[in-house]
Formats: sequence, structure tokens, C-alpha cells
Amino acid sequence: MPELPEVEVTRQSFASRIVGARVLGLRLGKPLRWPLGCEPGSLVGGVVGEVVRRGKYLWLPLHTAGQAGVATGGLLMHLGMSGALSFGALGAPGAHDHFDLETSAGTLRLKDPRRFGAVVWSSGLGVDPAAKLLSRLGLEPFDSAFDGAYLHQKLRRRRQAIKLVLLGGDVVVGAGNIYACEALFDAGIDPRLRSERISRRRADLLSVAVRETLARALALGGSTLRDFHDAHGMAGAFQDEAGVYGREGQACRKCSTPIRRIVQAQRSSFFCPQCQQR
DNA sequence: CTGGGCTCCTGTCAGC
DNA sequence: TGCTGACAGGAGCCCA
Repeated sequence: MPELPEVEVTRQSFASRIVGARVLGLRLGKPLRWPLGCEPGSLVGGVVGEVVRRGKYLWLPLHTAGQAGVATGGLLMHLGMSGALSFGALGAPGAHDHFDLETSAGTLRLKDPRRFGAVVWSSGLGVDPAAKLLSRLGLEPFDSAFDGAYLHQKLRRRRQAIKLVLLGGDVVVGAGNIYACEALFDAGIDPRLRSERISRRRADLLSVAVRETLARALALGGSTLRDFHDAHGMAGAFQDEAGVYGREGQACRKCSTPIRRIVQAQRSSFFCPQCQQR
């Protein structure tokens, strides 16, 4: 489900309601991708800070008062392929609810049927497994440093197909399978094009397309393909105006050529063979 | 360092 | 109706 727009929409739907809440308890279901990395009981009494997003991760700071003053750490959360968060006065957990953070303002619950998602404790000191996950991430697409010059520079020494570099997240974060396909469509670039062959001019177009695709999806509340919703339970609407994603065989909205589907790194890529050139 | 392939897990849907 | 295979919004890890 969750690419940058869905994660950001999720964050915005509960961040202001949970900030300042006190942790009352944790409930763990089946194992997620990685172990929590701390004693669940050690988080009780912590106060939730401002939730921030980095790439497709959410960082939930927890301030715990101890003998040595206020210690700051937090939980790094990732929704994986099928995760969704809910927040509020929630009922009994269902079969796929694998993490509950019970707070004085309500319960933050991760539902994740496939369990590719994760919740990992981090001391926030930059030396633990959670910090390592963040350290490999590329620029945020809305960072002013993410422009055509930066992108061109990064792509110059990459032989990999451009679609795979976008998915990799080490150049720019946030675009997953849907938005990587859509951004390449908007920029008129074939997803199979070797990154090193992208001109400066096309890098300009692509950097703009990535940013604008994600911004438009964000404004529409993300994409709901089967069951994505934010922490209020609201669905997204971007899927209704996708140019290529999920449209194999249908007419291109620009030129009417049938949209093609190919497989790259075991994942579907959708593109218009007419509008998107190598 | 780069790139390719595999892997984790469960649910849904198309086709026979 | 039931079985089987393909496919699904991610991304770390291992190996060449």
C-alpha cells in the first residue's frame, strides 16, 4: 500500500492527536519484519513527541523521564506492503493487528496482514539498527536540493534501469511502484532506460515529475487500491486518475496507444510505448 | 561499489 | 465449489 503520499497522509491524520500523550502499554501480535528491540514495559510512561516522516518511515519520538533527566528515543515505524495505522478509541484487536501502542489519548494500532512492516525502538543516537535503516536514504523529493542537477549527477554512474533506481530509495525517497511508473509517464521516459543515459534535460523533467506526482497524490489522500486508509479510516482517490498504473491494455490518456505491462525486478512496470521513449 | 535475485507473509482473483 | 498459480502498494540481504 504505502508510498510517500500514503505514509504522509497517515501521519497527518493522527500526529496532532497523539502528541503529548503518555504511553500506558504495548501489545504485540505476531512478529513483524524485525523485533521491537526493547522491553515493551520500558516504554510505559513515555510522552509522545512530534511524529515526523522520513521517506516511507514514521518516527514517533518518546521522552521518558528517569533519574538522569529526560531520555529521548522513539519508535521507527514502516508500513511495509500491507500495513495501515489506526488511532483512537479502538476495540479488541483483530487477527492482523500486530502492534498496539496504548496511550492516554487513544490507541495507535498497526494492522499488517503480510507483516512486511516493522516497529523498531531506537535510542535516537544514530548507532542502532533503526538508525542504519535511515542512513541509506536519499533526498526527500520536496527538499529544494532535489533538482535536475542533483538527479543527473546521481544517475550518471548508474547502469540500472531508471525505474529500479527510483524504487531503490537511495537517490530520492518516496516513490514506490505506483508513483515511479506515474512519474516516468509524466516525464516521457521509458522505465527500462539505463539511468546513465538520461540527459540533464530529462533529469530536470524527471525531478519535477517525481515531485509533482507525489504532491498530487498527497493532495488526493493517496491511492487506495484495495484497503488503504489513513488513521481516520479515510480512503485515497489518486488511483482513479493514474495515467498508466494498473491500466495494461487500456488507451493512453495522451495518445490512445494501449498501455503495456512489463516485469522489472519481479515487479510490474506500466508505461505507454508511444509517449515514453528510451 | 554495482546490480541481480531471493526472501519474508497473507490475501485475492482469474482460470480451469 | 475447489484447487492452483499469478500477483500485490516494500526493501534488506547475500552473492557474483
